[in-house]
Amino acid sequence: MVHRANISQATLVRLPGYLRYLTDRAKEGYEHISSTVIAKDMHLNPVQVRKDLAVASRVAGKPKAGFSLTELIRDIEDFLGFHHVANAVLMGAGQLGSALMGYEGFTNYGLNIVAAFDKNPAVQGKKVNGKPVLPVEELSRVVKENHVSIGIITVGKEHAQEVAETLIAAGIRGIWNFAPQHLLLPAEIAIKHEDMAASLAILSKKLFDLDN
Amino acid sequence: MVHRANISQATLVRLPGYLRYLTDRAKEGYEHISSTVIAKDMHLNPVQVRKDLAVASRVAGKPKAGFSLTELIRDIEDFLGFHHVANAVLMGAGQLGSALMGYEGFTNYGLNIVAAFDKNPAVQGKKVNGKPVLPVEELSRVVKENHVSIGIITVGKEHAQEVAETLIAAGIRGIWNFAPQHLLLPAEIAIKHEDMAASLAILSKKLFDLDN
DNA sequence: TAGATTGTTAATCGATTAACAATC
DNA sequence: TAGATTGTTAATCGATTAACAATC
Repeated sequence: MVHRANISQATLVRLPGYLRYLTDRAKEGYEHISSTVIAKDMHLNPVQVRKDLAVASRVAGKPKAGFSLTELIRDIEDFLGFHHVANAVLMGAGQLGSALMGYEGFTNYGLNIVAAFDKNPAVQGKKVNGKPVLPVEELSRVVKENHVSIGIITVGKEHAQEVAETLIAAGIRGIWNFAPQHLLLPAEIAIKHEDMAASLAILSKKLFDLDN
Repeated sequence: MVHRANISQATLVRLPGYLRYLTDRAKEGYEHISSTVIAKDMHLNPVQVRKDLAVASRVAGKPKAGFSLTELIRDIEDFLGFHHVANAVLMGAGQLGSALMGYEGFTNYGLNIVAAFDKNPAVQGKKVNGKPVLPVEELSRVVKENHVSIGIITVGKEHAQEVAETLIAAGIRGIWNFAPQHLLLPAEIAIKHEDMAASLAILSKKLFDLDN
């Protein structure tokens, strides 16, 4: 979870990218890195890199040497809340839902999927990728007992709105929607649409720009 | 595929959102909609809505009535290239890869996954969600024969860089990376990282902002 | 007609980039 | 020392929002 307020969305979105890049360099055995090198490898502006890093870390870079990799990685992980676990439930234990239950990134990101919920009795009571699959009747109890703040929606698009309302009724305050479906929700609910169409549009534009 | 050049990334990312919302309203039987209503439901500024729509469509809104839903939907779909199919290959027919092969959104978005590639002989030659799974040896041939421009990476992060290089060697020019791994690539390759960590950070910030 | 809504121009806001003195 | 690199201030760029005449 993010703990400081004064951060632009643009910077926030870039931080996980720095983290992956820096982790890579640390694995290769480097101990320091300069903003100019980061900028070149990530196709960014070096001043932007320094400003972004300064938002997440108070560690000073050393002229000539650059920044300490381990300190930088630690501070960005702290800033992004990777060391502070948040609980989530997942709605819809289909193919995409099952894949997310086993997604190797989430544990690193501080996201813990407590349980999945599915209306199919054949999977209820079973475990998928180590996560229990339960009937929706148990949602409210699980949310309360585990202080779950995030609901992940991986049902078919025709059920997404209904499932979102069920989540809100159960006490969820943040929704991560993987269904290709617009959700009409009250303003006090945080919503992030995992937008495959938008991602594809961005990739297409990059391809187009390379040709023109 | 996107066909016009002068568009900001901010607008581009919002367009698929409009599309989902407008499609919903059309399904409900509406024929016209005003930018003020769109703005309210999507938590945006009405002027921004009008400017965004004007980028994708030349259809004029009518004072008092608003915009024609069917015309708007048609134009945005055209603009985003949903009617112009692009071919892709998918690397790694594991859980996430299999889920993407069956993702209901892609066909609507104009993305056609031609085939998947996996090193596991047990799945080679089989079909997953209707898509053939092949050995990597056939990648170059498939890319050339089908004019494939996009490669989707759903292998484990430790193989992502290597797979990206294989894709580039086969002639791919755009990469959609679902592995939580930084890729070091030449500038002439278009890359879109599907960044779960960034999405989670955005959702966390929204939750945080609601509390403060 | 009266009023809601559009499209556009101007003003504001915020993010990126350039310039540069400080420093290891 | 000389030079690469940092952190910060100022300038630029672009996106968002406000204001408002035109119009159905």
